[in-house]
Amino acid sequence: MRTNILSVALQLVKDEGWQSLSIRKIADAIEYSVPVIYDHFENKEAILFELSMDGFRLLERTLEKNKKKYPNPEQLLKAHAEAYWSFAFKNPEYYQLMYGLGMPCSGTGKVKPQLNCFRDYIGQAIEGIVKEKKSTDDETCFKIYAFWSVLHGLISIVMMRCSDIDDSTMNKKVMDDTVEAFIKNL
Amino acid sequence: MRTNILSVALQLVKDEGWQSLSIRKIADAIEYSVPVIYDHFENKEAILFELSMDGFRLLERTLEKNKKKYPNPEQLLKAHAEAYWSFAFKNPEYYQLMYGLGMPCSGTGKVKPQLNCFRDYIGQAIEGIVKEKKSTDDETCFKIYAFWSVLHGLISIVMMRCSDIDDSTMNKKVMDDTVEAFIKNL
DNA sequence: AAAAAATAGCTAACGGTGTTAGCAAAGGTA
DNA sequence: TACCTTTGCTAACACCGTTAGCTATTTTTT
Repeated sequence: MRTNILSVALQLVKDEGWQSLSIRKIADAIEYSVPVIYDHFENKEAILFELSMDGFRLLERTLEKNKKKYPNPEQLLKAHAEAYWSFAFKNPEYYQLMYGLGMPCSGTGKVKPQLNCFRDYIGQAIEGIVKEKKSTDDETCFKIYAFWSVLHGLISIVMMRCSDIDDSTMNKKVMDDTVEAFIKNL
Repeated sequence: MRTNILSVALQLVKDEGWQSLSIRKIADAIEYSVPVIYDHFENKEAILFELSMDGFRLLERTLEKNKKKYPNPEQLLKAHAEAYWSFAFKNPEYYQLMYGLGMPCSGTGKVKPQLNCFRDYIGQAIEGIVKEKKSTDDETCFKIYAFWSVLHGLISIVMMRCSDIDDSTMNKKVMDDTVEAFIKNL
């Protein structure tokens, strides 16, 4: 039942967007009355929270695979960036929910730890790259945030249709180039 | 009246956030009944749209000043970045509305031209810097988006409390450093 | 088997939202 | 005086998240 509610909610979001997701629509879709939902979730936010957790888990699974596949930190970082990008555009509903794009933020505090999930993964890779170089901790920390920022920023801009580059492979190329340049200057 | 509605709405948002802004609260605040609002605005979205336009105008005014003040494109770019950053954190309500951070997107299409406002300003500065160097148009375009992305991404991350750097001057320093490094490698 | 308790599910409501139809009073114009 | 436009209102509609309280049904206990 719980699982059913979550998967139906996700499907509704994929079909009609976060804006139009409502408890009543979920109830209709699972063919139960409204209060049944509240037997399994405290409120709507709890449903959104759970879904966003699914999103973080989905992303993390790929990052974890990368970590095993790429011992070279530079290749690892590229793979992480690629994974982040393609996660965002293969699962825009998840990405929007997880990072509050164009929708009311879900967990406001509760999700906080998970929000740093990606930062931690790229942090590790970047630390691997800068290890031999003489960088202070602050510098490294800054670079991690800069790297995350450019990825998240670009994804946000493209996803919100701020970019007037229509071609999605072109947008991907912007990312690839930027990531390339960033790594070169680490 | 129209102006009054807008300013009251903005004040409500500053006090209680976008989430809790409602037509009825606006009506209460201006001490008129609800339908009066609809004599001046087609719907709630039209109010949000107008407010976001105010935001874009406010930002653009500073960028325009920068353009007159800094003939040197490198200094201009830095000033633009600084202006964008401080606009975002002095007017978080505006920034959230304009770029759909943690709230339903307002104009979804109607605002589109304005969304590129900042990109155009930094684009001009970056073109000024890159002019002497031999860069293709594509490369320049990519750099513009990369620069905008890192700024928007960092602002989003900090504003959504994804960053665990609490100190706001520290966050600012991340931006300054990143901008500095970016310009150096243009 | 009968009584009690727990469970599953529902209807109907409360207070909130955006939005609109339709009415009443006031003021200006012929 | 009669008409028309403006200004503002009340009251409703359909939707939202949420909850109180009621039926059945099933399980457990006596």
